Amino acid sequence: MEMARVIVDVPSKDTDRPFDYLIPEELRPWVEVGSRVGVPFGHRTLQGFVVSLHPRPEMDTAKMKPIQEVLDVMPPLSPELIELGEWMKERYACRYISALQSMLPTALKGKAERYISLGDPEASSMDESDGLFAILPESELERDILGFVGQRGEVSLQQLTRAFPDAAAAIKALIGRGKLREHQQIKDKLQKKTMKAVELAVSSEEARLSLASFPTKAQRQKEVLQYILEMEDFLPISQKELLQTLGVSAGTVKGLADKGLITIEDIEVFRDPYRGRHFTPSEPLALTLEQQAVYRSIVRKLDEREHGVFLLHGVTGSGKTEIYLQTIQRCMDQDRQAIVLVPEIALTPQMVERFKARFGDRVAVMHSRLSDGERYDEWRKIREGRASVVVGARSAVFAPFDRLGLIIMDEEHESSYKQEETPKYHARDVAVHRASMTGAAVILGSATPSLESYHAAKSQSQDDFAPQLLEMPSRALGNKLPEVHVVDMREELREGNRSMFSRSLHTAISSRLERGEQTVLLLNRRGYSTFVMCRSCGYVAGCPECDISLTYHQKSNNLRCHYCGYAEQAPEVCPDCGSEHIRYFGTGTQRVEEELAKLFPGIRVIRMDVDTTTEKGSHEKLLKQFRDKKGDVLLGTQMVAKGLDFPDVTLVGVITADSALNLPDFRAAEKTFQLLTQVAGRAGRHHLPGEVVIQSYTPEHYSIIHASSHDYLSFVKDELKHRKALHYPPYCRLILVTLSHEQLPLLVRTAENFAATIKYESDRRGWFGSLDRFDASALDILGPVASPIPRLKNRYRFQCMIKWRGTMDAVSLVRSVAEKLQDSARDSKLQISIDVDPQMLM
DNA sequence: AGCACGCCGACT
DNA sequence: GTCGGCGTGCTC
Repeated sequence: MEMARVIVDVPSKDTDRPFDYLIPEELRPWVEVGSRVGVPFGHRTLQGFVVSLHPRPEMDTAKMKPIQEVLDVMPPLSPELIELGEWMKERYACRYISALQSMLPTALKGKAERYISLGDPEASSMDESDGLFAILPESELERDILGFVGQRGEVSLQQLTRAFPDAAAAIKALIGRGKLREHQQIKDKLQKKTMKAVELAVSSEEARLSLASFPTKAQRQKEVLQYILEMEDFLPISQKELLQTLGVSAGTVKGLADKGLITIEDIEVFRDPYRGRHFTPSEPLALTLEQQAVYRSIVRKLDEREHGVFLLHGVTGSGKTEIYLQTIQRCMDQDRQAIVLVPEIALTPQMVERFKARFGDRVAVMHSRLSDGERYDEWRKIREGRASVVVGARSAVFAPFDRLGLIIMDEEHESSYKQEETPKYHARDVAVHRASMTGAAVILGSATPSLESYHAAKSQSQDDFAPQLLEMPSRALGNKLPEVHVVDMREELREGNRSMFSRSLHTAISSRLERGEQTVLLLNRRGYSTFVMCRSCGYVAGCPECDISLTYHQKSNNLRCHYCGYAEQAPEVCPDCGSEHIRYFGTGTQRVEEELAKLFPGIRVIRMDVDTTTEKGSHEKLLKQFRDKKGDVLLGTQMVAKGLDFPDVTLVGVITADSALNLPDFRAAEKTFQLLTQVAGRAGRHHLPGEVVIQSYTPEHYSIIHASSHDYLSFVKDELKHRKALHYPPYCRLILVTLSHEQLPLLVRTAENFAATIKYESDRRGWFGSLDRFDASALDILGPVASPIPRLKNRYRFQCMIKWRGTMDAVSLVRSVAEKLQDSARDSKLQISIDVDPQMLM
């Protein structure tokens, strides 16, 4: 094996393939599939990943360059993850390098740093083309530069340009004449965190002996050494702590090192975001009969060490988490590892605590609130085998375990499992595929499974994944699901109540206040945004580059574009008509909070929304306040609906249940049903019975009716009817293609061309152009139409929706047509984005 | 993505 | 006459 195929870190079409490199003899032991390497590429050095190893070919090695360096002791990727990356690039039509990069913490995104050292002093005279320059004496500047470099041996180009600003030309000339040499090296974005650690350099006996003969003027050093000897059993110790405890200076400690009695070394420390927090250990709970049946099914599969997917449909409070914990335990007993995926907003300390309490420091945690450094350290904890369980959001599906036995995806219906940036992968699909590669089991858990998963489980179709359905219809503690009242807000209005609180919700809140119980209020904010409108002329503040309305941010008192980041001062008067009647609309939680204060004087409201939870740890702080009963009401958006478990919450109110129902999204009903069911599950989870009040303007809608009777099956039945009639998932799959360009007419032509080509190629392959026949391979293309955001960052956007069904590879057709189009549109300003199985249609 | 190579306008 | 514009093409 003397040659490696490397995917280099250049996300472009032309470089989206492996490049061949020779492996120098001295690097051979370090180069493996999955290694991160620095390779010469063109005239620079790039980071890349080894995807395969090969014997050196007989010929054609002429243009092959050698790998320059191996960047890690342990390859950050494994052959398994490389293979998963290959699958991802096909499935999601993304670049190979994007797929690989998405598996790693950003700390490992290295970039080349340029270093300068002295070249051959004779070199210049050898160069005949520059002969004239060679005999010319160097300029003063050049001599200074050479002196600067010569003194230091090697400097980074950055340092050099800092020392000699505006000397770029001179440096370049010196390199050109061989007087200076340049080389590039990959430098990680992040350094490992280290600390100065003190250790004895001699045996403790010798150290003790030396104490006797210490010079009297080195009393401080003597003290330090005595202290170190006292701490003998805990060495090495941190220099910082040593200095603090004894009140000595670093020089004193260094004196000891100079005497050869101790050593001071930089050792690596691991950042632990949960350091210093205590977790009360927990024991496995006794399982109910229902739980036992489910547990046995999963364990059977685990014991066979074979791949299998389970869809665990359990009502809120049915004890899914205990199933997770016990199956993980089984998996660990087999010396295998487990991944627990949780939606980002449900990844609360409460959630993490349950896993830490059961499995202690064998648990690694990964979520977006960690700093790059913390995430890198948690990642290494997994890679180096110091953790066997990871609890994390979407990207934790790529946890670098080598003996994966189980992947659990909690709340599997959550749309946040779909990544909205390239690579636009769905963690559920990645999980199922990764598990099938490694013989691991998958548990998809939810009280309201996605229609895709549920339908797949019911139909057991072959071309899809076919999970085994496991049901847990009762609550583990035996308490009943809460009573749900639906209030018709139109009726309220007719009877003169113009408040956002219906009379029954008002009464319900009052009684909780009297009884000292707690209330959770949900404002379903999807479909609203905080925009600025003039009530005199109707002017709405919009982004000058994106054709969408600007969002008002109270904290900074400015208007921002949610999409491109454009910001401007919030106006005092209408910029159009000068009226002062310009108002901030739709803010939601703030307005609800104000109204609550008016209706219930003295009420303590804890508001949780983007404004109050941006700071690190604030989310957690607010929840703790609520748990400590420092608030009567927890008011918030989506984030109050997820997995929270407070014993004294007996009332859940939904301010407007149907605000999302009118959105042009075929999943609107499903999302509404899921949200209502989730939030209703927050009430009465313990000894106190719960009550739920749902306010709605369309109480007759099936998603609201079925949510109020906790009837998932009826909802699925109704919803599937709609999906089937309108040809939507799970009865077909979707690919959303968005084309964008600065010039509208050109874009429209290109988009039409794209749609026509797809249609033509699809026909040519014998696929039906309509989805009406359910037994055939079919592909239908809708559009092009203007995107829901018709202009973004000064680029117009058109989209095509492809609906398809069958065993053929529609993704690769779309990809190849898109690529051809991009080639022929020789102006590279055309952008085409492909979203396979999109979640967001707007 | 960079970065160099290569063919046409405003300047000492 | 040259410096330099950024259009096209390549990177093992």
